[in-house]
Amino acid sequence: MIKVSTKGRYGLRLMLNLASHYNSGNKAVILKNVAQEEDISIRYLEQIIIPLKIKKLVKSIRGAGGGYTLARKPAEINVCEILEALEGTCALVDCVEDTDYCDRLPGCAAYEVWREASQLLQNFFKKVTLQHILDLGEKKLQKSKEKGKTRR
Amino acid sequence: MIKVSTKGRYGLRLMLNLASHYNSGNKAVILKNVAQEEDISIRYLEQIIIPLKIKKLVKSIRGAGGGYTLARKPAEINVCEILEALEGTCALVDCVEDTDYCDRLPGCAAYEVWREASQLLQNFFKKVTLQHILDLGEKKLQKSKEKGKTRR
DNA sequence: ATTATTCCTATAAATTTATGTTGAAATCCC
DNA sequence: GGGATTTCAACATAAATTTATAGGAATAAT
Ligand code: FES
Ligand code: FES
Repeated sequence: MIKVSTKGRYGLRLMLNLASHYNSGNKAVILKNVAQEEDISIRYLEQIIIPLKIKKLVKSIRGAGGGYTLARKPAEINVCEILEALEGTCALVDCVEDTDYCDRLPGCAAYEVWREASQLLQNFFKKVTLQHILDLGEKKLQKSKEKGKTRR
Repeated sequence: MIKVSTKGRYGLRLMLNLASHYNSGNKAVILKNVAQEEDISIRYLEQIIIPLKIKKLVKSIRGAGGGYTLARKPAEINVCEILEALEGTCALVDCVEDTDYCDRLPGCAAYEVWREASQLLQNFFKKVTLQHILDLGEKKLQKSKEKGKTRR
């Protein structure tokens, strides 16, 4: 249980792809390229990007020469926003965000566990921005290069 | 994304139900009663309890007068164990536990985010035992009672 | 024997994941 | 300006997985 759905995983990778292009000129990126680079069906990406557009995390430009760009700087978009756009909330169980959802809430002890865990996760995801992840990736890449150099 | 599956939610409630009976005599509990008390289909509970039995978190006693009991004291079973029994791992994405799962791992920056988040969650769930949750529930119940008293 | 229970297998329903088809808007090029 | 092209947009459908129900066999108690 407690797996990030493919929507969430693909959504983050989509956003990271847009973010990397944002820093190098911010030209619109077409989904076809993202689909190729990330090896995800373009049709599925089209569905995933809709809620991201609605939540104003990306902007779309139609027609030839169009595509998608981040609506804000990578440093100003955090993972929590992305996940929330893709499913309305990033709580581990629905009763945490919607107190009417579960009628056994008053006596439910499990609720407290899910609530605390959700809080923990949410705080973490709020702190991590796309820029952080890009920097992390850069570092990771460099490290693996160095390792390659010293090996003989 | 990142919802606890029904298997996980029902599984924890099932275990909590067994735990509450464990402390009051540890007689075998029959699934029919759990199903009624928790309002979950008995057929579905039967399926959910199988992996819990395999992982030796519960013991079964067949035949009339049989049922299920916790295999250890509630204070010695934590939430992480339960979730792992129910789906093999409590990591947020499969690449975290199975490094062969995802062939884009070497360059994937998102991976680090999921890994850290998984670690965070796992550490939390490992610290929470069934006994902790029972105590929490007791406290919760008492609090709501007090509140009822002062209201007039 | 009869009853109560877990155990095993099959299948139905619902949801999530993925693909296909067509339409609409913007741009490019002549 | 206008047709061809490129791209997003919207809707429909298929495949896979998760969630839930059903029927009956095996086991033990009375
Ligand atoms: S699971 Fe909803 S309140 Fe317990
Ligand atoms: S999601 Fe598997 S390694 Fe990035």
